[in-house]
Amino acid sequence: MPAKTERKRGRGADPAETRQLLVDAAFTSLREDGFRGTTARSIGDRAGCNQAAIYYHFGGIEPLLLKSLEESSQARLGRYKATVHDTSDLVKLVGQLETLYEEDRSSGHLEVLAELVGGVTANPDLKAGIETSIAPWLAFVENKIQQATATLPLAAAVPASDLADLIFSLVIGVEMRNKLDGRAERSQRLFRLAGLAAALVDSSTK
Amino acid sequence: MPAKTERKRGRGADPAETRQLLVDAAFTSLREDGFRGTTARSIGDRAGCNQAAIYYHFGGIEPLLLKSLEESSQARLGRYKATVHDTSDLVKLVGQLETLYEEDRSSGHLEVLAELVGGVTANPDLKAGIETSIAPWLAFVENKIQQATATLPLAAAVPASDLADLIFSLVIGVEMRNKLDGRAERSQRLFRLAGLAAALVDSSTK
Amino acid sequence: MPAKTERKRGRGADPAETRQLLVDAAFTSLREDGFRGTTARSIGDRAGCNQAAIYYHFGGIEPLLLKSLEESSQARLGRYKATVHDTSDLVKLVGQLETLYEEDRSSGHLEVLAELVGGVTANPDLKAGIETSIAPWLAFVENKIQQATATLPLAAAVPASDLADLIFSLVIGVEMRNKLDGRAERSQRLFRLAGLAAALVDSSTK
Amino acid sequence: MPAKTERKRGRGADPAETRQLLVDAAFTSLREDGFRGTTARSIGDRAGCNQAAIYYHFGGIEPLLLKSLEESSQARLGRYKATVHDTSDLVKLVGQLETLYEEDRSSGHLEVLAELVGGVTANPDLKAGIETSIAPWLAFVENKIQQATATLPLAAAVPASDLADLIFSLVIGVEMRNKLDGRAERSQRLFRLAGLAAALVDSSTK
DNA sequence: CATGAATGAGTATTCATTCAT
DNA sequence: CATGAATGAATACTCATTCAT
Repeated sequence: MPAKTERKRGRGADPAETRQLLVDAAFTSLREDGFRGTTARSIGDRAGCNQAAIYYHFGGIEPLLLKSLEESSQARLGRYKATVHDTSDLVKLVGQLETLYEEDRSSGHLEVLAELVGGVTANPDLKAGIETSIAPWLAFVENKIQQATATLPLAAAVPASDLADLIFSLVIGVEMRNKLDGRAERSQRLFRLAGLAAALVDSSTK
Repeated sequence: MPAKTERKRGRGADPAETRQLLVDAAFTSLREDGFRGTTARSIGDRAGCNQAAIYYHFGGIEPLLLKSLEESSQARLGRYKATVHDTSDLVKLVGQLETLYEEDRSSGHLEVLAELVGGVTANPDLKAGIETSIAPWLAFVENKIQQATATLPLAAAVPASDLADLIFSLVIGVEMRNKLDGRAERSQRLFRLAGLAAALVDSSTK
Repeated sequence: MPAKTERKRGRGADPAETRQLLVDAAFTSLREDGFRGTTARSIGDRAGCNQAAIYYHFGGIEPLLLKSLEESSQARLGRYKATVHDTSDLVKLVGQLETLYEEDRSSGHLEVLAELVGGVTANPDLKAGIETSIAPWLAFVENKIQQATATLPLAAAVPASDLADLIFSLVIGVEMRNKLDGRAERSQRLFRLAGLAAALVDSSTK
Repeated sequence: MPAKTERKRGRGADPAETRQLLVDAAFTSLREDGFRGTTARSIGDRAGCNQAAIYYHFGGIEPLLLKSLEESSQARLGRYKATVHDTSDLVKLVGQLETLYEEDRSSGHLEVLAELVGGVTANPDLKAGIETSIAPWLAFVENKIQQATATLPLAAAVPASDLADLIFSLVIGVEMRNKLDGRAERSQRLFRLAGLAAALVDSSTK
């Protein structure tokens, strides 16, 4: 049925604001309605503007979705970069990461990421865009690992890039499984394991 | 356009065969056409029978999909149980697992699993059925871990169930990422890491 | 999904019994599931036999439905013929009719009739069969009217057939409206009106 | 095969016109194709626009059907209100009503009403909407009865609302029976009866 | 006598996308 | 700059009906 959606934004609106509204709407819709429920209409409605605006501003639904992931991804990465200081104290590092990770969860970033990763199933075109959002993360994690393990003897045998890849895969996997069984406390149990491992490595070094 | 429409099966066919044909068609379609491309039509065409047969025999698409996962899951688990012998030699164990894992990949089991896990995004009703197929796996892995770590000092601090959960999440995550970037050699690199870790633990024990 | 339906009747069953089972099942299904819900499957399930039996025994769904109406119709008409005695006491007559009418309602006969009359909307082929079941009723009512009004002066001006037609149309209309608003007490109010009219005519005669 | 597919309407069309076209198409389809034949396709084809327009403008088939009934209902009621003047001359009143009633029939209003009433059998959701269209009619008839019988002695004993209800049920019943046996002259015979009754009551009053 | 299995045709509905304004 | 209106294509599912046994 036409035009029942609250109040529309009208013609003289600020285009930049409209774009931002759409990006936010896409994020919220992914988070609350899931990938399936995120349709042109659901986004338009949430943004308070017409479905066609999506095409006008972003050229389609898929680019908008990816834009919303990218924005969230950059914001989160910014937080990580600001918070995680160089350290060779692995136990401390794990502690910092756990805090940040909880932020990721509560901000919805991880939910949205998982929703889009799952969405590849329905729309393979999302692949490239997701990879683009992921790449800086891998670089960041790899870099941190290099710093943290620089002094460790096994650093040579264990490529930081492989470790980063493993960690990132684990994050994705955990999030997908959370979606399956709703057991979000999984991450806490895993961080406890990580803490143990860190303590082990640390002690073996000193 | 994944249609084939080769030959129809006709009325006097063996129903058990029809069921199997449908299960196989669902599996193949998930693997080759992806979750999105797996429609009533794609399955019917691949099975060489009418779409309505899906509803007659399974009551709907979703139950058929889950049946096809379950069948594959059981077959694979059978292989694992037959192959992985009790051992406290972790390095050997990792070696055995790598072989089996490669089988998983080439059999399509992991692809299909990932496709369905991703599909939860589009159809949350799949959750329960996927969990059902997953449960025996978790039990199996947990059991193996207990046996393998029985003599290790840290076994007390590290719950086998958490470790199993971690491993399984990692498998899912790796598979999702493979789907994203197509870098299937990821698992080999990860098994190398696992081999190193195993060697480390083993040596620290003796 | 195939063959989950309680227990089937098997091959050596008495055909006459099967027929009756089907007729009863059709009646019950019309009454409880409505015309829409009365499918080959719903009937077969209720009768405890295969859908195909409908075609084997009756040649299709529609003939079976009509058979079930006819059976109910004849049974009811029998009751009417046995109960309504010749009388020129209109008030008494109305009283007798009200009792019988309530039987019609509680037996489900009127519900099923209304359901089929409505069903003409979906399947015009039902028309003829319904008419066939209705015809004896019209004859009966007309006959009773003739007897009851024989001595009345206006009998000549008012064709009994028209009155019968009117009464029957009213019965149908009341039943359709009951289905719309569920106000089944409508018939009681109407019988009160009929009682008043009867008293009026009676008194004007004496 | 009630398709027409003549010319499509295109994008720049007047939306109000489209809506009207759809309402009219629904009415015509109900009348000519019957409830069963009134599908999204039959309506879209008759309106010369895409089936999806039904969902865009009305949210579904059912609301459109009800809208088309409501529109026709209001138009007819307007005619009645403009034509039936207050009178205590029952004979004259019956005469006026007969004319209007014939209009109802030739306009298709009664056919469509009967088709939808029958359609409740297939789609119970129609109930509420039909009731809504019917309500003003009952009020109108009741009101007229009160005025026409104000001076009659039996007016006290006979609630106008019951009489209105009876009359309306009769109209529905007659229309359903017309659909069954196609004997549309039924209404004329009934109006003759009504005329006689009116004359009787009138004469008994003076 | 009866059935399990299979099918072809049809339906409502949803969605991403695109005009014309 | 933005939109309301419109559309084409696709999908899951249901049902009456019919074989082959």
